[in-house]
Amino acid sequence: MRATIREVAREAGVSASTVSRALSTPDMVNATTRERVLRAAERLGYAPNRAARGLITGRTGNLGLIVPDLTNPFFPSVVKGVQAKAREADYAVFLADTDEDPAAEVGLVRALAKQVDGLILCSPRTREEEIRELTAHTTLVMVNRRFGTIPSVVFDNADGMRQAIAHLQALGHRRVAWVGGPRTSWSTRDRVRGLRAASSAAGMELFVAGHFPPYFEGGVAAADLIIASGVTSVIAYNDVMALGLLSRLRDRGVDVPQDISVIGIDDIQMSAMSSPALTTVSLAKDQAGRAAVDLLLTLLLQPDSVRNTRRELPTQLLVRGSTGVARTT
Amino acid sequence: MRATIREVAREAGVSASTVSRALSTPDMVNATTRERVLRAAERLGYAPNRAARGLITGRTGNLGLIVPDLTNPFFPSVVKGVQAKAREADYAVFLADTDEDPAAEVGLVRALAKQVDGLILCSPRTREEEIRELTAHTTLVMVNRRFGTIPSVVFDNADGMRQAIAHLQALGHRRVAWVGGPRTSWSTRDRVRGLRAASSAAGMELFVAGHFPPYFEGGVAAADLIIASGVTSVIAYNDVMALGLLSRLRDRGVDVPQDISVIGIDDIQMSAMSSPALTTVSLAKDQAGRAAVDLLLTLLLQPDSVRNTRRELPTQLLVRGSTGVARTT
DNA sequence: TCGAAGTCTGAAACCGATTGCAGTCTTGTG
DNA sequence: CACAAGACTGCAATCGGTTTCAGACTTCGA
Repeated sequence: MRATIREVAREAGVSASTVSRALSTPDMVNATTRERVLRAAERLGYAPNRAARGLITGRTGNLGLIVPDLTNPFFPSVVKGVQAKAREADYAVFLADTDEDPAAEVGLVRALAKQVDGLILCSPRTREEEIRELTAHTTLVMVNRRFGTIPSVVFDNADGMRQAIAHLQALGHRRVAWVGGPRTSWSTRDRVRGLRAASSAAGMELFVAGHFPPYFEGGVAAADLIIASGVTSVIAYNDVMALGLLSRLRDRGVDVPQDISVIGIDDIQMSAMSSPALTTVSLAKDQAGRAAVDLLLTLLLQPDSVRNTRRELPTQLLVRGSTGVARTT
Repeated sequence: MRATIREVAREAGVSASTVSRALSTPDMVNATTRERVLRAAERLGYAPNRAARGLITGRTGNLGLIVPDLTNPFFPSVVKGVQAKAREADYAVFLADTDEDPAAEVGLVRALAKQVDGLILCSPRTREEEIRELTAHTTLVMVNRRFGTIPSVVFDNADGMRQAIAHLQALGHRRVAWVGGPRTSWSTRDRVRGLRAASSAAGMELFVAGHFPPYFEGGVAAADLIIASGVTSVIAYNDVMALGLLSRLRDRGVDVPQDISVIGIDDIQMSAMSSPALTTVSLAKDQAGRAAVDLLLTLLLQPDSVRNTRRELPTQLLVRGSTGVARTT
């Protein structure tokens, strides 16, 4: 069906070796023959078989990307960034979704590892020992998590929390609650750490509501604890949960931002259209995706060059309608 | 690094052929040797190299999935369905996002075609001639579009529109507007066709507002036309646009559903949490993904079996807060 | 004019699997 | 006991490229 290198060779009146060279190492072949080969390849619509090439070179030209839940709007943005950057480098992307299941995550890494040159793990939930084990057989890059010497792309959560706290403080808030995400998530730990530092530096009281599923329902579930705690402001692990909070608070008759100010993290599309619009710590999601591919590709070229690299992306508080002056009890 | 078939062969004291057979056609080899081979393979952690296998068998074990915009919550759900079903059949999935660009779509199909056994085009925007050309070289299945004899999975839009119109009619509405999606989208044409039939059957007046980008902003942009048209109800091409409508209507001081009833299509997560919650025609998105894989895999086994197959999934109106009794002017 | 160095090109080995074919070893039957 | 049939297994070719190595042909300096 599709033309092979030998057919091109015959068409151009040269050997297969020459065709191969003309295409992959052009300066090793005479200009006129190269021209002839290229023309023949063009005529036959030739494109090298990647499987065959991969067999001998050991490289596949594919990347793998594993995310916990594509239904969370955070991830599609990252995926788009990865795609775009990968495409520029002529790599194709395998995508897998773990449904927030750490076991599935390990299984998928194992399954994909053989078919890709490298893997990007986005917000992985896998335990540290298992990650260590995986790195032995695979070149990995992580997004939204740091571990050992694995190259990673993370957001500057500490600074994001600082901005959020400064904003709340300026509005007169003295008590803030934290609604955490999955216990297995590195970023929930990193964020609460940053939040602890920022709130104590600002002399604000912090109420940690615990861990909740990173879904709309998780925010809904946390809302009543928040109300009962008596805080005037709350920061949620992500926007989806913050929207859940907003929804339940409204149902309970709690006005936002009159009674309670709400801040999310991620800046997903929908956060701008809720009512009130959600104040949120904006993350450059697609940039994270691009940076991860970048890291991975240089890692593939020079295995030791980016070992231990930790790219940190800035965060930016977006003030919208869900935060306001603290109520004076 | 990874074990090859020959190493397993040596370990088991047999030839490579036997190992191959023990793994892929177990009944062609003696039970005891098979056992010995499997044990050796186990010990060495052997897994066949898919590129090598693909080279000789001509099949890759990969599928490709192309979507217009992963940022639209409709598509992640389809993707999850595809993933899940593909994984069950031990296929890996290449994902590509075209950013709503038909040219990119064709390019991606061409690029992926060589590395997969089959492709799923989800809501493709490509012109018909080009699709025809693509089918010559690739086994395709389409979701959300019908064309020629290409196997496809679509939703029963006509029935969905009928349900929506019946609902509006029951609420006393006499005039309904349609806010269309991209001109290049088959489903926008199919839906408006169904809507025309349903509304004229019900004796309702239909105002077609035209084509808008399938984003939140598209709905925002359409809102003022809707208000000016004087209708009491509107159906949007998808939920994201309906949410945009909701947002702009509120800004303009038009109450939903008091002044205008709004219906979306898709039933994305967020449509349940808007205020008012969005009445919508619910689509089994993940089912569509699974069905597409199903179709593709049988198509690969028996190329002519499902030619011309058109799987049609039911639709279901979900009544929520954005529709109400028509205002009496 | 001859030899050395340099430039291109082709033959053949190889990557890691699958599979047609042939050979060996059982087993069953006359 | 001989022979045919059947059950296993191994050899070797093959998929479509890349790469090493050596040979052919130029070019240049002595």
